[in-house]
Amino acid sequence: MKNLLDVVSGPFEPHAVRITTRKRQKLSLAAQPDEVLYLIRKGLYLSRAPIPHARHQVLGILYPGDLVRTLAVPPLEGAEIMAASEKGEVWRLRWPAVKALMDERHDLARIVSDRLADQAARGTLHNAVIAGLTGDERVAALMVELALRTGKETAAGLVFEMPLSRMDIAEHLALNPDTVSRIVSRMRAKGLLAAAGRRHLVCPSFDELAQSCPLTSTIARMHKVDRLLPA
Amino acid sequence: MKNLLDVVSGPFEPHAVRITTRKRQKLSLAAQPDEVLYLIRKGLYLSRAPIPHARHQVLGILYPGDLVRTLAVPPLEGAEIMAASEKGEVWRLRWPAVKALMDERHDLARIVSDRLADQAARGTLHNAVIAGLTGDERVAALMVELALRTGKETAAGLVFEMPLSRMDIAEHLALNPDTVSRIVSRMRAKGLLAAAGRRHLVCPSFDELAQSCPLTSTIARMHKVDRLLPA
DNA sequence: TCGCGCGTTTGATCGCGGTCAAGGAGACCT
DNA sequence: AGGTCTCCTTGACCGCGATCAAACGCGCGA
Repeated sequence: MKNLLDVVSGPFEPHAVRITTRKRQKLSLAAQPDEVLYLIRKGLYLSRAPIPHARHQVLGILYPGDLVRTLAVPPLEGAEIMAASEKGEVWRLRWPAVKALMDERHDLARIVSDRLADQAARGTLHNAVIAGLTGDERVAALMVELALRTGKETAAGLVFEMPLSRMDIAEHLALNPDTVSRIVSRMRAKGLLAAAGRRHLVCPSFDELAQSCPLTSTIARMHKVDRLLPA
Repeated sequence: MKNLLDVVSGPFEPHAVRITTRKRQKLSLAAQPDEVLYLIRKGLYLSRAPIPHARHQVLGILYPGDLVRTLAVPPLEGAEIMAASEKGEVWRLRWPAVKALMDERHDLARIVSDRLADQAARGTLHNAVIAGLTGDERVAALMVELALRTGKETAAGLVFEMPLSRMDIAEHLALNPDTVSRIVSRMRAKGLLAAAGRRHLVCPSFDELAQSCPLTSTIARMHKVDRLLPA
């Protein structure tokens, strides 16, 4: 069965430059002579940008299958993609090559377009999270998202990856690192979460976690990954 | 000379349902049998959604030439497009018709895709505004945006439309209406802004306004409307 | 002209989350 | 083992913006 990632990978493969990354490695999003398209293949990445006279912002979390097109990122000086996972893989394509491919294969054009639309929707949803929810609810929203994306059922509950440092989380949720730490401690105390090794968390009861974020149902609909597969 | 709006309007025209709107009139974004595409023709619109147990959020401001595709809006119960200007015009198209058109005309597919990418970038930028700036800076950012979009030079300074109520602004900037009122009063006191009739503001010195928002240069680059015209 | 209603303004007070600072827990190197 | 570096935790305090409440202004219809 083909998954979301394979669908785009096939046609791109002959034109892609493969890049493997280690944690915190950065790829520049500065304007290039040709527009560039990145395809996330493995691992989680963060798209980030500095704000003048302030801290960096994490503009979005990128998952395998996601596409990053330079034009769809605002022209912020110093924008970049940063690897969050220990090991990751990205493919880089020059946009003219992508265009040529899409002119040959309409289905590909449509898939790329749909993927970008979906990511735009995720961005908008994140907007609503930041704008409308309290600190506790924002953190819960992030945990729900990662649990849905990377979670695996075990006897102890749902185990999921947490490749983001406290600072990363803070930059993503528009909080500050100390506050994030406090909120996570509080969630641990309530039994909503527990540590599971360096880079994983366990959620003993997903339902309880889900209830601490008003937008859970929408987040769930957006992060059921296979929604968008062509028939 | 063709502008951004005409470029998409031509091919869509025979398939579009024209809708003229009065202030505060709403168009539903609820999932339809077929996906839907709206093209903004005249006036300013807000895309909005309610947050469970909280106030509505304004997810974005839509300008003439903007496209709204259902798939690019997160599945929030009660999402809608609301007319902000006194009079406006929108075209509605069924997505299957748009797809068919794009299969015939590759340049159209590319233009639609680029427009949506650009709007995604604006969304991301707005994210950075909400997440990284203080209340005063956010309001300044909005004023800069509207001044660039709708402003006209006069003897008294740059006159621009302000079709948003205090409440709309608050919902857009993740502030509360009282705070917005206070901030705007403060800006008036400093001479950054002045009223110019019911629905317009004057900005005596755009440079001073620009300096009160750290992201002005990026906002300016994003809202120079004709950036994206095909050659 | 008056009365009504809605949006706005402004003051007083509160509380969430930011800031600053000290201390702790690992990872890694020598 | 000791040292150092980075990240995390926790406490004490502060300030921006939220909340509540009262008054104001303006449009609109009777």
